[in-house]
Formats: sequence, C-alpha cells, structure tokens
Amino acid sequence: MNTFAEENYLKAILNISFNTNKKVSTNEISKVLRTSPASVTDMLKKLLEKKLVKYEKYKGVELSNSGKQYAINILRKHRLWETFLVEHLGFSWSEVHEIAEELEHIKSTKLIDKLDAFLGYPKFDPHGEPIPSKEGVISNVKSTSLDQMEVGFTGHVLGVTIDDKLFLDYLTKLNIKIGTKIEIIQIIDFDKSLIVRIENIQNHISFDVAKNILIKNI
Amino acid sequence: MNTFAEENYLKAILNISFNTNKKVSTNEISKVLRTSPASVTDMLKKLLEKKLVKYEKYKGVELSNSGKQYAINILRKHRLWETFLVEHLGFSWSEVHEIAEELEHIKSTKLIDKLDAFLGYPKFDPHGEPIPSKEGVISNVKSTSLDQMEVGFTGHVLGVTIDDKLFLDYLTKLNIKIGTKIEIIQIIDFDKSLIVRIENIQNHISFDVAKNILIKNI
DNA sequence: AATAATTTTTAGACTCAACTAAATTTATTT
DNA sequence: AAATAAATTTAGTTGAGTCTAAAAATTATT
Repeated sequence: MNTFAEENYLKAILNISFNTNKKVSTNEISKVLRTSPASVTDMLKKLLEKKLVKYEKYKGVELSNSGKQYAINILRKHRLWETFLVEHLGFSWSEVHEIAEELEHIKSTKLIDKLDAFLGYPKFDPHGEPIPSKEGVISNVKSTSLDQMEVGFTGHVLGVTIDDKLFLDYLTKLNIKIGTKIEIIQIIDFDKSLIVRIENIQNHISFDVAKNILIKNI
Repeated sequence: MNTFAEENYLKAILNISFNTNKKVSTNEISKVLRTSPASVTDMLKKLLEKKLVKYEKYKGVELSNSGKQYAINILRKHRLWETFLVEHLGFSWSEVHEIAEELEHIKSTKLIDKLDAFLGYPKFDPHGEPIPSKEGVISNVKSTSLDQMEVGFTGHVLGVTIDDKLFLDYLTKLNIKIGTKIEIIQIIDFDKSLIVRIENIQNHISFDVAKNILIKNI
C-alpha cells in the first residue's frame, strides 16, 4: 500500500500527461503540488523503486502501467465522491473538489464499488469529466453540452463546466439544478441562443450559457 | 489542525475512559493502539503542548475540555459514517468499523453536517451506540432492544448488538434487515420468547434473539 | 522496610516527506 | 562554440512518528 504523498504524486503525473502527452518534468510536478523540485526528485526515486514510474535522471518521468492503473483508480474515487457530494449531499459544484481530495485516499475497493452502485454507475462527474471504469478505462469524450443538441431534444442536467459564482447563481434563478429536465423548443440561428422549457416554464438562454451546461447523454 | 496520529490517540483516550472513568495509563494506550509505551509518552508530551490533554509524568493522562470535544467529534464522524455505510451502501454490521476508521479523519465540518441531514439526524448507529450531537453531547442511553417492548408494539429495526455471523444469517432468514418493520403479537411468559410479525409473516423468536435486536425508538 | 516486579520515561536511532543551498546537467543565446 | 540561463539533482537538515534498550519511578511482595 502506498502513502497519501505517493498517491498525490501519481495523480499529479497523470493529470499533467492528460494535457501534454509527453514526459513530465520535475518542475511541472513541483508547481502542481506546491513543493520544491528537490522534493520531487526524492519522490521520483521512490516511485521508480516501486516500479510505479519510468524515470531517468534529467529526462523527465512517465507512469508505468501499474502506476497508471493506480492513478486512474484514485481519479475514479475522486470523481465518484464528487458525484455523491453534489447529487446526494447537496454541495455546490465548486465546493466538492477539496473534500474529494481527502476522500479519494480511502482504501476500500468494496466501498468504492458499492458507492458506484449506489450512484447508479454514473459515466460523468458533475464537472462533465468521465468517471474511469472499475477496469481503469477512461472514456475520452467529455459529456455533451446543451449547445450541441437540436430542437426537440429532451434530457437532464448532469453538471456544469465552469464554477463561476455569477453563472451558478444565474442557473439557480432559472431553476436549473443537477437532474433538472430540460427541453429545447427553438434555436435562434442569428446568435445560436436557445429557447428552452424548464419545469414547464420557457426561458431564453444564450449560446454561452448553453455551452456550459452538461447534459446526461449516455 | 491535528494529524491522524494525534486524532487516534485522542480517540483511544476517550474510549478507554468510557470504561474506566479514571486517568488513563500509558500502557493501556499502547495496547489499544498497538504501539510501544515509549511512543505513547512521546505523543502525550505533544498533546500536552497543544493543551489537548492533562498529563503529569508517571501519573496517567486525561482529556482536557478541548481534547474531549475534539475526540467526541471524531466519534460522531465515525458513527455517522458507519450509519451511512450500513443503511445506504448495504454493508453488513461487521464490515463497517474498519472503513469508518479512515472516514472519521475527513476534516470538513460542512460534510459531516450534510451527511447528518442526509441520514435524517440519526440518534444511534447500527451497533446501537449513541451518535454524539453537533454540540458534543453523547446520550448515555443505549438504543432500546426488542425484548424491552410490550405486546402491540410496532417499530423499525435500527441495528444489532452482536456481529456474529450465525446470528446475522439467522436474521436474514427471518427477513430482518435495517429498517424492517416489526410488530409484537404475543409474548410467551414461560421463556419470554416473542411471536412477531415481519413483512406480514408471523415468526417465533427467542428472548436471546430479541435482546440483540435494536429498535428505532427516539 | 527492603527487595522484586512492573510501569513509565529517557536517550538515541530510523524512516518518510519535506526543506535550503550548492553542484551538475541541459537548453538557449550570442 | 562558448557563455549564460534554466532545470535538475545531490548533500545535508528538519520534524513527525515510530522503534529498542537502558534508566528511573512507582507499585507489589515478602
């Protein structure tokens, strides 16, 4: 079993490689984890020892197969807990990250499987990010946003892509929450704004707003 | 904020004083935490420094007011998480302790308040132990067991007092789970056994069994 | 009351994960 | 290609939490 610190390094390396797709540098990791480059070097040696990473001095680092599986599992736990916090405990989208950073380190596999079942095997978290499967597969599609749908579409709100307070307050005013049923009545060609029905009330929302509302699709 | 290790020491001291009611010895703590007496002495010095305990060399230790509040809060978190695991994730009574030992260290107060609300502000955990209030008050009554009730009583199962597999299997055969509605039809004077109705089926259970079934009372 | 047994504390060392400062390697300019 | 800048690693410390072995204090026994 690995320590919290080790888990956080693995997670950081995974997150950085999502964006860059090449070997991760010591400096990048130190920035993400707010630690000194020297500490990163120390830890990389330990992770190499445990065969969780492929690492050569001065050449950067990448996850080994087992390290990647391990990191993906942490990500799975993080996103399942975030989903639980938003959908069942009523946390707002912006509050959950910090708490999930702690919960993701709880070890029990049985716990996370039961949580997954309790949540109904969700495919995306409230930020629209895909939840890795038990087998470690991460879908590469982000959840669909409302602006991609056509007139006549009916679906439910999965989450949002931005955590801006102004935006969230506006959604609240429109009666849009997680799970809210939403139906597209009309799309205005000129500015791509949408006329939608929410809880039997029609509203006019801009393309920018629609782009940031995620739809339960799969 | 305190570390996991410190929290575990505070919890151990609280638990031991529940039983003994006098100052706690270094040896007792070392046994509970499976650590060396020397380590305990080291930690007691740190806790004294932080004013979480009252401690004099060779004289034993007890919690200070703030230390006690802190420890009770951990207990509250532990018991709320156990309730969640049993009632919502379908864990058996005997599996939850170990997982709750990890979950109890999650910091967010807001999380635990929301969990409390989600669970419906339970007064007892699935082992029948009282859940401390947000203010740190622990009821000194254990949950009522079925054998204390009278003919005509109707209520719901809160939990059990023993985690024996034979007993739990027997309950499963009787269709008794957390939350099961149970009604006392008749009590046999001779051996205090009970005829009860569960899910519209009458069953005859012994006094010993009834004694270990906890009833949602408050 | 003196001795033996037990408990507790001190002293010194170890691992983990961090740090700073200095040295080394790699990358970029001129 | 040499000089400079940036990134990385090494070396040496620190603090938390643990350990063992030895010393000191307390408790029990004869």
